[in-house]
Amino acid sequence: MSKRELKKDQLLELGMDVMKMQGYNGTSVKDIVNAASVPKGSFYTYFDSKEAFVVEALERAAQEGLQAMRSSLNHTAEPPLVRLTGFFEQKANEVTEDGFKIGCFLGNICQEMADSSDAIRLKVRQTLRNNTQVIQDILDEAQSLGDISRDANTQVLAEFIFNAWEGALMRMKAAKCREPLDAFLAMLPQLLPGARV
Amino acid sequence: MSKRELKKDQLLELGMDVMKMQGYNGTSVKDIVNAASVPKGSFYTYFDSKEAFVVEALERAAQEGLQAMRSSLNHTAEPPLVRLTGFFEQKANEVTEDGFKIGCFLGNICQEMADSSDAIRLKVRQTLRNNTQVIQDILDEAQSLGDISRDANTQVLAEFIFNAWEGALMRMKAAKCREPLDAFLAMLPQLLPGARV
DNA sequence: CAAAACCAGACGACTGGTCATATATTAAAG
DNA sequence: CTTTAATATATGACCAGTCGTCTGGTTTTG
Repeated sequence: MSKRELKKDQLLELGMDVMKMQGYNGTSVKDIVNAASVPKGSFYTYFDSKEAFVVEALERAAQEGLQAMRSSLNHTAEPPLVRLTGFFEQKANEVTEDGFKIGCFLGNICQEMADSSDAIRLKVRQTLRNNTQVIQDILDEAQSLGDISRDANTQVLAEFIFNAWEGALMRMKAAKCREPLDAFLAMLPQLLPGARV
Repeated sequence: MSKRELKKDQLLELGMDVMKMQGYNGTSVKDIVNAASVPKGSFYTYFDSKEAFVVEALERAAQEGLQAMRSSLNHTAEPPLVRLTGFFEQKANEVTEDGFKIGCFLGNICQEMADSSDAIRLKVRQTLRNNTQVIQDILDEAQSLGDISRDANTQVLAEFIFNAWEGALMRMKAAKCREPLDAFLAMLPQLLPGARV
């Protein structure tokens, strides 16, 4: 990776960290370049605009998130539903580490910007779709093994589960405690019709 | 209601409409006063700050929301679980009327500002609690009638349902379709353990 | 006519974005 | 190898405009 690509990567990673906490409109281009110790004028050699920056940042976060999700969900010998619940339990531990501050970058940006910027909205939508698909894949696997009812609509189920998770993350930010996540984890088994985990 | 109180009310109502779509940081004090046709200089005779404005706006929206919720949930002769599902169906129709733009004001502000402002966070938290309590009340009623299992933890269940609904609203904003809400509505009956609706 | 309410305009700080200049890189010429 | 010229990249000062907030003269009110 070239020096320039490295700088751009730092800009994305460190700038995103700031934006996770302060939101899109609450984070200035100056905040971003300061976080990465890059001169202000250089920002626009890496990105066409602040909007283009956040789209790339979302893409980056999405790739990392998908990879973590897939590896957590697919690389163990356990039954699919055990892996699914395990994934959310692990994720719950992760997101509560930083004092309940961030929740989900995707969700934060979605709520703030989906109405204002189509470019951002479309990237968010695509990412949410990809994440949901991973959950659906594992539900399909569980269904083919007979671990959940044949009648279950795995697409609807996957979307519901993922959205419920996002809702729990949002509430966690307001409540500043993991109770919402625990409520989600407590209800998860019941969502899997006919589950025999 | 005095002329002044009327103006303040317009400021809250019309300013909130703008903020619903553009977010907190995306909405300037100028936007707010313009929406209500109030001179800019007057804003600070009504509110100590922009932050104080949004806290009052949240309070106002919360009161309206709670009232609508209670009347929809309590003022019919139907069984409690029918009223609960009916409430969400009705709400789903309402929020899809405006081209999937707003979702939930509370949720939007929560994601954007919970980390940045404690005053806003606490008001959001209190409002979410109140809303959850209304759902729990009706679940308790259903439980006492034997409509859902005695074993169900209605507090956890109510929180889960409400958060899942918020998550569905959030996703609706990104997807610009009511599919997330329909997935929620489709799964809702299954959440009510032992329901015989 | 004093007190309170009102509000135009201004405050300094900051916004996203641009651009002339400075620095770095490359290539050709000696 | 230098030296130099040409090209590409980097950057801090700067732009016009907006931000939330405040002041101080004007109008309204009791």
